Amino acid sequence: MTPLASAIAATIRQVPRGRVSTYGAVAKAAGYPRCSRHVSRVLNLVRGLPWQRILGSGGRISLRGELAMEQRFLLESEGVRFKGRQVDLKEFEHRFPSRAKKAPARPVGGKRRHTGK
DNA sequence: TCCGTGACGCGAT
DNA sequence: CATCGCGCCACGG
Repeated sequence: MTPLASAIAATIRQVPRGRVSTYGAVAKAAGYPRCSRHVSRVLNLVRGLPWQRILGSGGRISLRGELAMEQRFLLESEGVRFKGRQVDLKEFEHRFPSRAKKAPARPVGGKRRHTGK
């Protein structure tokens, strides 16, 4: 298990029942911003994680087909309500305690990503 | 070592 | 709203 994977897995395990989070938020909280794609990898790799609590940006389900149905069912079972196709993050997104110490999400200087194209 | 691969994210079409 | 394009980045072949 790489440190990135265990950090992400540990972060996901912090999301309580009845709450959700997003790939980007998990990656950032784990100390690896911009690694949202790896979150999905970890979900597939590590067993026993509350995978259904991880959604795409905006609170949308990223899975397709029956898995998407199952995810929605599981979330509603634990009290998460949907607004159409998505979860109202304002209400259900889990706030990770800010990691003031280790793994500074934003070291210093620039954040040059120039979005989109 | 290079290359394809994502349960991603976001602006532009 | 549906799609596309591009950045992102660890992994496995």
